[in-house]
Amino acid sequence: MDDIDRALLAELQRDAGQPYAALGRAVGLSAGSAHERVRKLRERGVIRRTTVEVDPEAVGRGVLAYVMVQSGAWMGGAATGAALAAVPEIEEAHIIAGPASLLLKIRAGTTAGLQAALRRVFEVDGVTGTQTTVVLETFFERPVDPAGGPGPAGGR
Amino acid sequence: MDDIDRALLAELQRDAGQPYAALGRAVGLSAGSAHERVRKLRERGVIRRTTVEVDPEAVGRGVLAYVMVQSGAWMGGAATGAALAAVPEIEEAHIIAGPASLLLKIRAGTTAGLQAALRRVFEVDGVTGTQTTVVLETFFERPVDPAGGPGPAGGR
DNA sequence: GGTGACGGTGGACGACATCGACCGGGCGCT
DNA sequence: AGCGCCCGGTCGATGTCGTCCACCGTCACC
Repeated sequence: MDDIDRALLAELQRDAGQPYAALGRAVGLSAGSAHERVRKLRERGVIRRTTVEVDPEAVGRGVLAYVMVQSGAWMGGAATGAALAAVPEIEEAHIIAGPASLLLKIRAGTTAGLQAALRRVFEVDGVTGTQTTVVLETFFERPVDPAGGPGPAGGR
Repeated sequence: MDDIDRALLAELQRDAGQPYAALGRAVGLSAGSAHERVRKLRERGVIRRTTVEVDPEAVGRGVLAYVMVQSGAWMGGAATGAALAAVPEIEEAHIIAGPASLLLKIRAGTTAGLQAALRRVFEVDGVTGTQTTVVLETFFERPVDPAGGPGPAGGR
């Protein structure tokens, strides 16, 4: 995990479809070496998968909201995760520190759809309340910055 | 934007690297047709880009937090967006309805790094306060569900 | 009922990923 | 300090895949 790996990650985040020759050129390596590096990044799990970024608006998911969930029981079990995963509108689910137990990111088509998703959240065992924050406008949503955090931290 | 397009999007989100022949098989089309559909989805902007999902832990971004930002002025201007985008730890920035003005998603390497990022947020014009929620554990983070929202809504 | 346009199929060509052999530098061992 | 091993990079060859084109069927609109 050196600077070249980080540059490769940045390039791949920008465009994962470009040929390995171009990738190599961008980081000062041959196509073969670039390929080998990327293979190892995948193997180590640094690259989880190559995917496609979809416009939420275009697939009828134009309403974005964050929901704080209060609960009367410990919600860290796998059952809770599975119950939340079963709601397709929920894009992220986190256990948080603070007065609430859970933080959800929900994308629905309309406010009515948002309401329906919230109803399903209430049906999850242990949930006692929710507090919803609706997003009016998004400045940006971007991938993880691969340019290291503290020092040469992170992977192995 | 029919069911086949949605199936294509789901397949591409799962693995954008698979050959078009496999893609076509998955949705009951020939490789050429699948290619043409995907090309149009890109052209219409439904597919924004093909990218790579990076493990945040592996690149030294193991600390995740959400930050509500209070402000003394309207923060919807492009200048605010640019100032926030200049902080690499900020992964998302939204304008929200409610007592706070902004919601940020921040990924740092350590709690010290989180503190440093918060300091930079405070230096943005108009910011008067922050309220940070630290994530303890993430159940899941997944891509947008392309299986439509309300009805046949969304794109054109 | 005719006609035009759109979407799908199959095949041909060229580009690209993928693999192997060779080479150079760095490090540890003796 | 010399020697040999190992990791990583370059170059070249082969097979696969993306990409384009011409043909055909279908549907909708006149």
